[in-house]
Amino acid sequence: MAQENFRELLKKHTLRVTDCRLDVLTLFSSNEKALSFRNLEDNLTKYDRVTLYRTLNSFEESGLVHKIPTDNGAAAYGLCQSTCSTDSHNHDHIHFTCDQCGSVECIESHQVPAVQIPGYLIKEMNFLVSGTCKTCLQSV
Amino acid sequence: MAQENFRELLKKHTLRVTDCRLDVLTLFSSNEKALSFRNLEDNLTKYDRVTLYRTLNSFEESGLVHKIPTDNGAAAYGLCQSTCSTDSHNHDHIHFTCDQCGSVECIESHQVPAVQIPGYLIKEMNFLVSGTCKTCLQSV
DNA sequence: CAATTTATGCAATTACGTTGCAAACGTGAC
DNA sequence: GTCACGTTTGCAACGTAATTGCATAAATTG
Repeated sequence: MAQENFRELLKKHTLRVTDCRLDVLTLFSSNEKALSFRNLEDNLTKYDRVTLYRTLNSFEESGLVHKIPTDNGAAAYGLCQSTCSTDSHNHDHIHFTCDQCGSVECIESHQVPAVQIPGYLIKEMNFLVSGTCKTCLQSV
Repeated sequence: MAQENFRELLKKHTLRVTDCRLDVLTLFSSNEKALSFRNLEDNLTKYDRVTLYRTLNSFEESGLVHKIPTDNGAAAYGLCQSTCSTDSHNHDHIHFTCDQCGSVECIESHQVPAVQIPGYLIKEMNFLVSGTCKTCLQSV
């Protein structure tokens, strides 16, 4: 996605267009995997940590990215599909965490199966799968 | 489960039998839901926080409890079934987090459906579901 | 009960995330 | 373009969560 599209994307979500936000979006789209806060911090050293935290938060609130809980506690963030909005999120895909390289991926090709639990009201689902990712398997 | 069974359980996992470990196991079994670190700390004030951290870690390594990641980042711990060992874990059940009371439950009645992703090696699965739990729904 | 290994408690440290505030920047109107 | 407004940024400080090192205490084995 080009720089110009990011401007549109931000405006569509009523977010101001700033250097930091454009750079964060660029980083996300240049990387097919989800990003941890650490990833952001390491790659965008020109911005303050606090600013990156706030950028992720505003992106999450606006439905630009979604938070993915992981086993180790350090959350990852994935770019949302165009079907997501501030109010309704639509990321019923599987999340894969690689034990080797630690990367987190959204497996868009695999939907999370629907579940019903008698007596419970289900609102959100998150299917976390871990093991060895494609890249790591090939590099053996 | 009685105190005597806990001694056996610990020995089976080559863990020394200590007051702290027995008390932690007692707390787990007296509570049908998963416990957060905070829960432990609040209920077992006679032990140091560091000791409780280390107890949970050794239990997790030995396959006595399993860590359940949650959306808010505060992990919960659930007692493993007897089918779990140090090497192979077997808790393919659904994990439910209640938005109201914050409790985490292992839904043993619901198995996690098997998935296969071409090119990936799958080792563990974690199905996180959130919403309103049975107890909170009834107390409205 | 003695010797050895492991667990515990305390203090200090590191890691992580948040808050308040002043300065800088983006936006829309003129 | 530039002005006024509201939002975003960077910095410093704060608060909490979790880890580490070390001396002491307790558990296991023979």
